[in-house]
Amino acid sequence: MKKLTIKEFARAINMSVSTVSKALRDSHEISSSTKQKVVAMAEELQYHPNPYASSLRRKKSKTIAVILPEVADSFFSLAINGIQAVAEQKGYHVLIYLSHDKYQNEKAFIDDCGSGRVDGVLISVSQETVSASHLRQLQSGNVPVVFFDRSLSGFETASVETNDFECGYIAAQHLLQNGCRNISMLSISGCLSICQKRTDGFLAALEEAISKDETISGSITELGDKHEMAMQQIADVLQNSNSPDGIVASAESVAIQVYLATSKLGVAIPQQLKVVAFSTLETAEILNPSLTTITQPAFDIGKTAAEILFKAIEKPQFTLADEHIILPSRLVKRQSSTGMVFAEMTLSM
Amino acid sequence: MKKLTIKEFARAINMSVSTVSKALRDSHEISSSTKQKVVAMAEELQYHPNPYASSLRRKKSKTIAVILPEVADSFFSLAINGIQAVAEQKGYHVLIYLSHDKYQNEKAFIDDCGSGRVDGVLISVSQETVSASHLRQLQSGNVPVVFFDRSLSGFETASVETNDFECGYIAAQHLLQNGCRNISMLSISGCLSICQKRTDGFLAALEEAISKDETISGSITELGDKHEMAMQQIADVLQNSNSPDGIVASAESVAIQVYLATSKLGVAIPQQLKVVAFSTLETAEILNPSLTTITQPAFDIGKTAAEILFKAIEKPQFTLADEHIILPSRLVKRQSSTGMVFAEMTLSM
DNA sequence: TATAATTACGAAATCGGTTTCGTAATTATA
DNA sequence: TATAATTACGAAACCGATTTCGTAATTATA
Repeated sequence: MKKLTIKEFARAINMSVSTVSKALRDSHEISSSTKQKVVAMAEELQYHPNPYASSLRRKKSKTIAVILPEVADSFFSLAINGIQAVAEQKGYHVLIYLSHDKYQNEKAFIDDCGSGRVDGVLISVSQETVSASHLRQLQSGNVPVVFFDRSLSGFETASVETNDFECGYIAAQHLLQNGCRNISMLSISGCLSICQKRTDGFLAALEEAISKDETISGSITELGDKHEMAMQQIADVLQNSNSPDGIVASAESVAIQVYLATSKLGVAIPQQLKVVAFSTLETAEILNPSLTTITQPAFDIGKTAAEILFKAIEKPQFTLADEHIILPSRLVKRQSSTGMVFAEMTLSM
Repeated sequence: MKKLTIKEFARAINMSVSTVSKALRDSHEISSSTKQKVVAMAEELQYHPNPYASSLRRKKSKTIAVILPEVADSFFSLAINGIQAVAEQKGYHVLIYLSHDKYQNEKAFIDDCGSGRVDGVLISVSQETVSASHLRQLQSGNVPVVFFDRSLSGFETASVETNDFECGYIAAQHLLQNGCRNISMLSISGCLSICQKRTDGFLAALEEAISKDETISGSITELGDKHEMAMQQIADVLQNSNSPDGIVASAESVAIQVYLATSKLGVAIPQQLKVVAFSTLETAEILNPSLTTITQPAFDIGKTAAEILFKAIEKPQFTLADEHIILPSRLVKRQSSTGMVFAEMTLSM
């Protein structure tokens, strides 16, 4: 079966091209009886309007772009689900671009998005991104942009994030309350706003604690991009002469590496080292030992960001810069930081 | 800055529209000096050709669709990475659709893909999908389709899968070799070809074992769609009068549920129950206890499927039906099935 | 009943590129 | 030097829909 154009289809059902087009778009100019006929015949003859011809004429693509660093991370997987749920309900299509945390990739995608390919962009910026010039370009082309999770200061648009500072604070405080005296933050990159905030929160709690008890100490380590390098850095921290008795892992990948490192080095969690991780890992509960997490509302972050984006798409005068949503994460206490071994766990070991 | 059309841009640089178009597409009709000028000015004036006008005329969308059940699963996350890597290198865009394992969703996406929106489709079919009529429609519209991971019998096109039958066999055999006498397969859906094959392999190993030793037994349970229902079914299996001493979990989600259930019920892995799971879980190594997995080459499955799809897109006479790639999974033995507790693990506990 | 307003539809312009085809200028061949 | 071939570019048709605008038929108002 060859593809039908509107012209061929109109001829086949003995109507004019414009009547068909209007009928399918539910125009008030067409009587309902004619509409029904057209819709029925379109179904029967399998006529699907060419979306690009339509996009060209209407200057709407019914498509949004999602630009994010990776999709391997469970956070981003969940966020995509949230975005997709909203897009699907709105009848929009979703293009996915992975920057792999490289600015050049991100810029190339953004530039392409300025061509009219998409009606809006959701972005979680790469680790390398410091300037917002590529985004400004988009904005001046009237393509709305919404940040989710990782935003960029110095660029005014909507953002949906979690309470990173507060959570950094809570994580540190939690470790201290559970008896840690020397806590360390393992962060993935200083450039990222979220890591900076988490670190700032961590520091705030640490300083507060030190002001009350001078025997408490702490440190911050920024891990390299490369997997092996990060692994080595973690090992160094753990084997240091004043190695920490508590660690805050600023990302899921860091937490996994810490677990692997402690296992290799024979450091016992939680006896020798307590761990809290920023993570949405589904398996946190069943890790060895179960992992205390700061769990982000990943799905809702994606969903909310998409909802805001659609508001801007549907109402061009909508001022994105006013929307700054904070969806709180929550601390889920488990064995890795509390040392508590639950009854049923004991039985099973 | 308003969006530039090719007409405006051509006038601005004092050339004809066709010269500009040809220059940007690197036509042999245009001298290299003119090309350079045009490209430089396009960069300077930020002229981006409208992709939809181009698609309309050229009848190419430079876009592929990926239709899959979920992206929460780590298998699909990795597969998307593989697909994206190939697409990006080819200069293609990737539309993602999540069927949530519902046939109706899948069909709606596929129907839309037949409109010329995409040049090709990669699909991992939903659990509910039994008929291939929606795919046939696509095929007759000359949109190439490639299955990855989950395929559909009765529809002739390329597929990239893993050795499911063999792995089902290996998983069962591994449990038996490690002393299990009553093994159970927990499968997510009988309709799925991959689960069927895994189950068939499991059965083959089981029957072979029984023929040598009649005291060996086994069973198969098909879990419901709903999370709570599956959880209850797993609990039932574990509390049954002749509950198994070995379990093969046919999917990542099942493995997680088994771990949670055993923890609740106080069943000790691996002492009372040995577990093998089909999974690409990054955290398998650090679970409590570490999980023996049949690990699929998820990234490569996505990558290979995309490569085959592009062959068909670039060469329409390419016969997809001849391509049936099997990328083997491998058994990664860990504590959950062997009972071995490694030295460093002991230290850390 | 005559006129105005409304309804239902069709012809043609349009969206922004690409491509065919024609032509002037240049280079190669006889 | 005359003719053929090649090169470099421009005018206009075209892709397949949408939308404006015009018109005939119908209904409402005076």
